[in-house]
Amino acid sequence: MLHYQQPLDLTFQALADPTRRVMVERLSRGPASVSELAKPLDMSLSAVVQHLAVLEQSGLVRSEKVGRVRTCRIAPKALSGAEKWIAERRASWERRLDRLGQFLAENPDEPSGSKR
Amino acid sequence: MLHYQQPLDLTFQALADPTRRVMVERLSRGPASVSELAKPLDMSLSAVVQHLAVLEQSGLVRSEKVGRVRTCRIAPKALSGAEKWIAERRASWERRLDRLGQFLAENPDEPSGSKR
DNA sequence: TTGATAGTGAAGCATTCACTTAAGTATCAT
DNA sequence: ATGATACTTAAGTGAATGCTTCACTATCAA
Repeated sequence: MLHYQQPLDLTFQALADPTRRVMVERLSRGPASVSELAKPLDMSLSAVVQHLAVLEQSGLVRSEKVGRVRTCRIAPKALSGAEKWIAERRASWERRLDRLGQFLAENPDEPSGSKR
Repeated sequence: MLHYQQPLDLTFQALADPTRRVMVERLSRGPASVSELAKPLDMSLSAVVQHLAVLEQSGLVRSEKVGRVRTCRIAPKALSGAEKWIAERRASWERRLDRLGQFLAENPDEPSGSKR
């Protein structure tokens, strides 16, 4: 396919990794430094920084450096984008199921898998 | 890390690909055969079948074969799981921002970035 | 100034991903 | 029986991912 990477690609890709979800969970409770983010994670600081880069590129996280400490915080917008996409799909199939249910209620005879 | 793959891993990973999102969008409007799913996609049928396998493993899609045609439909549960995770994160930072806003409203003096 | 802290950057490596092509197997229509 | 349809399976390939280690640069504290 080789499209330009859409926001949703990056968002869902970022959320697909359990380490990154742990980081997002931590940040949704409040800002944290890179080291704080790394503390519960069983991997090198380098690896954490790389995950952080993925989160920043996806727009899920912003960060700024003051002195020698980089403070990270979530940027709610990207998360909302993903949530919205899912909600739209749900709306779509819920509408369809409603129509189907209504049809079946109005046409109670000859069910498709009719016995005997 | 090498964890056992959690449901959310598979769900977000599945949604990270634009081709698979197109397939999910199609299926949220109603069931479709593999060929129907493949029609708008610019790739081999094999590739589509592989994407379908990813969607099925993630639990986002179910399918059954009757005769020579495999009919696919979305399975709402996995999508709800992803939606729920996001909603929980949002709840978390919204609560925090509420507390912060309340604190600032109650302590209008000495703002942290105070001038002069 | 010396040392610890907090992070950065680059290279390397095994694995996974998103495809492709090619060769199959059922099923249905004639 | 023959051919077309609707997949299915396997093998291969190049690029992306998720790490590692090692070397490095700032910043702060004593």
